[in-house]
Amino acid sequence: MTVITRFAPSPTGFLHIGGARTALFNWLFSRHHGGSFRLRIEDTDRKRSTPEAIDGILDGLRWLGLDWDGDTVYQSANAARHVAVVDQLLASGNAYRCYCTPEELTEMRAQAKAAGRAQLYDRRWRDRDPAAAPPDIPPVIRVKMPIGGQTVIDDLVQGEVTVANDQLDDFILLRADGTPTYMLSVVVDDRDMGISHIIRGDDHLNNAFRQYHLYGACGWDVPAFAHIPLIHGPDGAKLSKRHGALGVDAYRDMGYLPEALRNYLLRLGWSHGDDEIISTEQAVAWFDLDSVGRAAARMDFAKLESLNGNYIRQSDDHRLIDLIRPQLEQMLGYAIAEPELERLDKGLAGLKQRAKTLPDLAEAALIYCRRVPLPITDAAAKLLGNDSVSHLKHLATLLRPLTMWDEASLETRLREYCEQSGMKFGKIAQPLRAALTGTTTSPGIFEVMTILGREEVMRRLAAVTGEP
RNA sequence: GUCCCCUUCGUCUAGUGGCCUAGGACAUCGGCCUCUCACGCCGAAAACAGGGGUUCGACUCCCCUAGGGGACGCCA
Repeated sequence: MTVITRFAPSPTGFLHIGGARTALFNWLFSRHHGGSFRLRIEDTDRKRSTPEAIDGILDGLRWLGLDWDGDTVYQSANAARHVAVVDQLLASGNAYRCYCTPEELTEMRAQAKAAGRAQLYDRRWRDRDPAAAPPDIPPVIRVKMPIGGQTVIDDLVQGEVTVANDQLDDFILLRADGTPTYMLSVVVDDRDMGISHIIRGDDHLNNAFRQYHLYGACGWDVPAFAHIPLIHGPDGAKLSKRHGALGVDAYRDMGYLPEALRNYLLRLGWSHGDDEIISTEQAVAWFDLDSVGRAAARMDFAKLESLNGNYIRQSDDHRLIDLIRPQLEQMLGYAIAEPELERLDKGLAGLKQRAKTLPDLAEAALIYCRRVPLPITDAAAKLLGNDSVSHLKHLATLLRPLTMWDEASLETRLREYCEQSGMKFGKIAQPLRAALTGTTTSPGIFEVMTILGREEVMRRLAAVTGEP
């Protein structure tokens, strides 16, 4: 059997984190089985769908590296086909016209609620004589659902789920204005696209029962269902803007790498023993629906950060430089020149050990790009008292004539100096760091000195000591 | 309210009746390393929602309760 999955977002907003995970699972499942992964934009709600949202979703998927097969399907383009299916259903007696007004339905629901019953359509037009149709009310078309009995769906994630058929009402296929509803469109499109496995959020679990019977009414095979749990905010409540229902573009802007987000999302609900850092290749090889959990998971930024730090450390230096460059130049207020770029090149390996996000990295990279006089942080300024400055003056004269300017030679010379003046090494390393970087944290001081180079070190020391 | 789903450390999870003295990861707290901060390493604290069954034996199976979530639109 050829596996064909799909991601079917409605373009009423950005691609949020939950949608991204649904897309990831669909993508992984199809890739694992050598099948295809399709994208369908559910834009039948013409009022709320926007081109901006469509772009946002497409960009988000591309950034995450979730490539889809074939053309993007726009559901709105299939409206005629959806209507045609309803004509068939009408002809085969599986659907009927209902002349209830919205007001009548509201009233019906209110009564059901008051009586403690399920708020369902009571099928009052199902067997009514069409001749009784009021001439002034345009009808909606409803599908006939089975009466009595129960329906069982063997969900690939949730297991066997059973629902009594009296919980399933005759839902609307075509609105009074003749446009198809979501419930109709998904079924027809999934069928037409040959979708074999429908993997989606479990907020659709109830819908699956209705759709199941619509497939039957059309005489079609029912695809496999897999309803994955939703993602909640850190507090366990529904994800809101406040805590993570952000577009994936927001995660990109916060400095997360797409592979880190992918890894994080994968582990939210899916597991492979004790494995935590899972490459995309491994994920494709390992992914299955059996290992998807049934409980909702909470968003945990700390873990995402940790994962991100991991991937940053593994990343290629040049890729990272490209990624942080815009922010770096913005903080600097000028374009990075050749010597600075060279230093970044040499220094990135040391910098990336210390960063969890791209902004962290950009911030840390500042030390190699600033020009004298360096801005000195308050904490660094405290390390530059009179005592320290006089030591730094000595150091400048000691270091200037060094024949070899490498980590080993610098270390030897500095340690000697400390011994002679009876100081602990930290006593001189920290002021030196403050003078050379303007901050109190940086990679190893000898690494910084070699990357900066003799001239720049002298320049920065002079700027602090006031010596020429 | 009705229906459906869920419930292992703070969080993500391993666990599919005996391997569990419940494992890993993140976070937390100690310590080591050390020129700072990270990284790395070592260690600690931390959970089977509650109650009934079934069984020689339940985290694992069944039932009930509680809690959480979702769905009940001429939205998708």
